[in-house]
Amino acid sequence: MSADIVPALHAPARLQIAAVLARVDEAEFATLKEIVDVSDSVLSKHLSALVDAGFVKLRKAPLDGRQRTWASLNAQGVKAFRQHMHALQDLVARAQNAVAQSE
Amino acid sequence: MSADIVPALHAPARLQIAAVLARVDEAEFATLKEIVDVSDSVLSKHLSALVDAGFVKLRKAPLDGRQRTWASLNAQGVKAFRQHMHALQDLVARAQNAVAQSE
DNA sequence: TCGTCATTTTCCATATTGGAAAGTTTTCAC
DNA sequence: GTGAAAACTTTCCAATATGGAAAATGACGA
Repeated sequence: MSADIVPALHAPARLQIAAVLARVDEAEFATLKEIVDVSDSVLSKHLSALVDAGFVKLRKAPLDGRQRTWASLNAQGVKAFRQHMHALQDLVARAQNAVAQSE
Repeated sequence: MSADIVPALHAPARLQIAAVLARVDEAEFATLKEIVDVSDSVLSKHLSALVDAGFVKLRKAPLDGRQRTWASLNAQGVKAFRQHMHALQDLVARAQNAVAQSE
């Protein structure tokens, strides 16, 4: 694959999830759902995929008497996100060179 | 698909092709194949898809007595590539903003 | 025990992407 | 001309990916 594009972070929804988790220690399921704007089932599946990829950790804890899920990026996930962003920025940089030249 | 993501450039292979073509005037089929690392048929199909999307132009010309194919991004292709990259950066930025606000 | 909330899973439908292999076109060797 | 080979292109098919709706689960609270 191109440079270091991370397949597991390739889907837009997953990129968003990772972007959020890269900045906070943890994010609630409902918060992620709002940001990514997908159905419960889809978010759940994306999170599972990220867990399977070894990037995310889920923690279930009660809040206001109800069970909620909190997601966080682990070290590997942070690394993967950085790498993926790097790969994208690399592509952008190249494109901008070409554009600059043709302008 | 979210924001201004360009479906035709969504596949990693196509993103790579576009990135390569964004920095050179033309690239040979064999060169692209090596860079993207896919089979002939797959590269051929990706290029066709990009042509159908109106982003790429193919030129066939003989080299060393054999017919070869050269691909290039047209103006629309350059624009689409930029837009796509922008959309990705935007997704990340927005996700991070959302987080910043809730902090 | 029942109902509800917060996910998870299952069920489906659709779209993508990839390779193998056969087909096409052009060129070179004989 | 005929046959072989290069350089793609198409066809055929399988495997993934996504996404939503709806049913299923598990953990409370009444």
